[in-house]
Amino acid sequence: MRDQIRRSMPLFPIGIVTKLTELTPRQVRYYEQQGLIQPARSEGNQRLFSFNDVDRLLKIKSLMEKGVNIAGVKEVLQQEDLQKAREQQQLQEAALSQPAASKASRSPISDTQLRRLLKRQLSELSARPNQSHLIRGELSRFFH
DNA sequence: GTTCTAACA
DNA sequence: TGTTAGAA
Repeated sequence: MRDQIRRSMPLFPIGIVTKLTELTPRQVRYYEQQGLIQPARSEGNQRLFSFNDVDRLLKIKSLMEKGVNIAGVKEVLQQEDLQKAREQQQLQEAALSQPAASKASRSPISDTQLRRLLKRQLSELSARPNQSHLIRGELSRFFH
């Protein structure tokens, strides 16, 4: 989960983001006003976007291009956030249910539990297809 | 040179 | 959503 903290690191200004996403500064700022993204701020009050923010903006763009309005995008993203939270909670619980000895070893959770979790998450993924996965994969090249 | 906020012939 | 004005 150390990857998450890196992806949420405030890195680039709006100029970079607009080139990365093909969105106008106006759009990016507007989406923030609508609560779709929450970029950090520098000392000079300038927005600093993380990889997650860019990822999110690409998702927003993708939905908008499909004809989804702000309200719709809001719902999709909110529902997705809730889903992420659940998945996280499940992983936490799975980790806590393991003996301390196992945690220190290479296998944090048992194979059966791991299979169960993966199976569940795969079904959830297929039930909610995301075109943005491709775009996100492309973008990750810049940061890895 | 960039980005920010606010406002609109 | 585009664009512009004035400030940081």
